[in-house]
Amino acid sequence: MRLKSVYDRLYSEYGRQKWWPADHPFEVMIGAILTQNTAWTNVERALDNLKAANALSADSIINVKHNALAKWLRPSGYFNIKAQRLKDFCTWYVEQGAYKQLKHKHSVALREKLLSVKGIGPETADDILLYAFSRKVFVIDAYTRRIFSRLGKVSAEEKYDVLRLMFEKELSAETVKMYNEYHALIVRHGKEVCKTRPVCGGCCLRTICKRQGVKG
DNA sequence: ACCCAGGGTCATA
DNA sequence: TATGACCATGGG
Repeated sequence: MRLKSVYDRLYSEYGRQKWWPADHPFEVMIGAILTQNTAWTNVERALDNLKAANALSADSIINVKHNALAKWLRPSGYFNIKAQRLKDFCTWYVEQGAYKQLKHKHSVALREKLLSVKGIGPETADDILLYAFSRKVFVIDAYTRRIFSRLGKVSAEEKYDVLRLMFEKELSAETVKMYNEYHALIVRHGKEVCKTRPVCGGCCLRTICKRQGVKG
């Protein structure tokens, strides 16, 4: 089973996903932090609060008081931790010279820089690399583990970078646009039909899925 | 009432 | 290295 053939099936089923929903790269970065273990609909409310307060900028987030920021972030959950993470990230972002400077860095170096910021782990860093900086990095998330372990392609417990490198090696001939679309399709499929609780089966991947009728 | 969501950090063994 | 606790809102 090829990763490209799974992509083709998902694309045929769902079409273009138009990710990441944001007006600017900076909004992608903030959304990537806010969506950690949180439903996107809740993140949208927090982003709307920031926009309504004219506070969706690095300078605003750095200068506003913690309690005010946390209040805007409340719908996205973990609001105290996320307020601190946004402040830490924005401080680093301004120190680094913002998008203008960061965009010149090589992907490997930029990834290491992002990972050095407290509150940014592998998946958030890769969301930012792919969707804010258009780098050819494959994002591994819970849906990726679930879907491809059901297909018999990987172990769901495999380490993040092992999975990422496996995907990037097999998809080395593809484009950034394809990586963008693939991850979005994985999330779409995961949310829509490959959830944890219902039994697996009957979807557009049925003819290559080894776990028809299996839970988990 | 319970489970989960577009994770990550920290303490402990 | 590898578990577990913790963070917290909103929808199903």
